[in-house]
Amino acid sequence: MGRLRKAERQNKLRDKLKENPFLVDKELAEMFEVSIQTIRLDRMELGIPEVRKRTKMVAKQAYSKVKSVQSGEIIGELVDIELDQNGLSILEVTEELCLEKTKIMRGHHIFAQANSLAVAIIDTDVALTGSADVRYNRPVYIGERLKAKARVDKAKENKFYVNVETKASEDIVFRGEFIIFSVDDDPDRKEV
Amino acid sequence: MGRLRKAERQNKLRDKLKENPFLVDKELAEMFEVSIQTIRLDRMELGIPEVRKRTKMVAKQAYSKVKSVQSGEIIGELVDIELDQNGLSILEVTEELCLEKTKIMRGHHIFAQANSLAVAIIDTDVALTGSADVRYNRPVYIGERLKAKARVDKAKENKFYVNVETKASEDIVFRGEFIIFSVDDDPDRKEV
DNA sequence: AAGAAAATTAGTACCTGGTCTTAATATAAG
DNA sequence: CTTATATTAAGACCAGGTACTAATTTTCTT
Repeated sequence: MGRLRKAERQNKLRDKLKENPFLVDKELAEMFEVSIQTIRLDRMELGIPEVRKRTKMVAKQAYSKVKSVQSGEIIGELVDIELDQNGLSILEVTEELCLEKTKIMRGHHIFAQANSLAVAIIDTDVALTGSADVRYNRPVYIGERLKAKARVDKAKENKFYVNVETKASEDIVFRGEFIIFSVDDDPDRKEV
Repeated sequence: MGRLRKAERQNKLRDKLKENPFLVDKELAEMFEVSIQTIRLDRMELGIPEVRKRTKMVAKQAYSKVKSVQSGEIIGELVDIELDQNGLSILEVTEELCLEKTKIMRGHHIFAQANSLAVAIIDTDVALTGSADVRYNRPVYIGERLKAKARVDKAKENKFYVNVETKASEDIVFRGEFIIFSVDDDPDRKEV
């Protein structure tokens, strides 16, 4: 890597750790061809904690993020629900939901919040999306707070027509009509 | 918690750590009212690593997951593209894209692949989804491989009509009509 | 109840990846 | 050359363990 002077090394150090927070001081020292103590001084000056704390931060953050953002059953936070009738979900627009360049939220995340809410309000073991018809009215930016309101308009056998309206402040930014199918494989539950 | 016998304690230990992998042996010892050595023996028998390794596993897993599933610019792998004309994207259906229970892929991920492909083929700095009309034809299961094909049907000024068809093996599982707007850093763009 | 087996607890040496502190050396700037 | 800045070194200490040995307690069996 060739030896760098302090300021430049510290910048690269910050970048390296952002890219890979699991590097230990020894590895960093070898990368930058300086002593381990220099790396520690650099971390101190930059306010970067040790590898175990960094790892823990990533883990904790990701743990809750993974839960709430993607692999949890709901995208966003379910704040109110009346099964088979309506529901409300709130989602903070964070950086990772946006296009890097413009800080505009990516459309499929807005869709995901609405879709998972539409699925969640159906009182059944398994609900699948059959179709969706959606409109995006204006871009949503990082830092905004999306309130998605879902309402079941019509239910016919295992077919639910769910309307979702998503607002940022007072603007309607998104509207969707979902058709959700309930697939109930629990024989003890009353057939709908 | 009241003292339990071995087998039961080990089960609860496993559950506790699944729920919260950040607990250290000392905390566990207090919870179960046994000595720290007992906890360590239990972990050994259950093949559960120490807290730092657990933390690291959570961090690494979540780190790559967050990267690949949500924050990358494209959902799926772009294998072919002709700007403003058509494109092909491939996505492996992995566990984290599915409902835990049924191993059926969640609808918004199918949407995300199609939507991000539709956006990607538009040759502009920023492309935003204006609307979408989509149909899901059959459930997609873990292990399948989704091929999404997008085609620009019509383009009018900054408005692109993009058709996406997603197949698993030879079945069409999803179809969508997207209207995408290109936004070429126009300072006159109406304020929001 | 006695004896064996299983489970639990105790204690010690050692490990990684640090922190915190003091001090010596190297390099650059005035 | 001298001072200031940067770098390296060295040592004591810490958390949260592993690995191992050994003692003690509880439980089961005969």
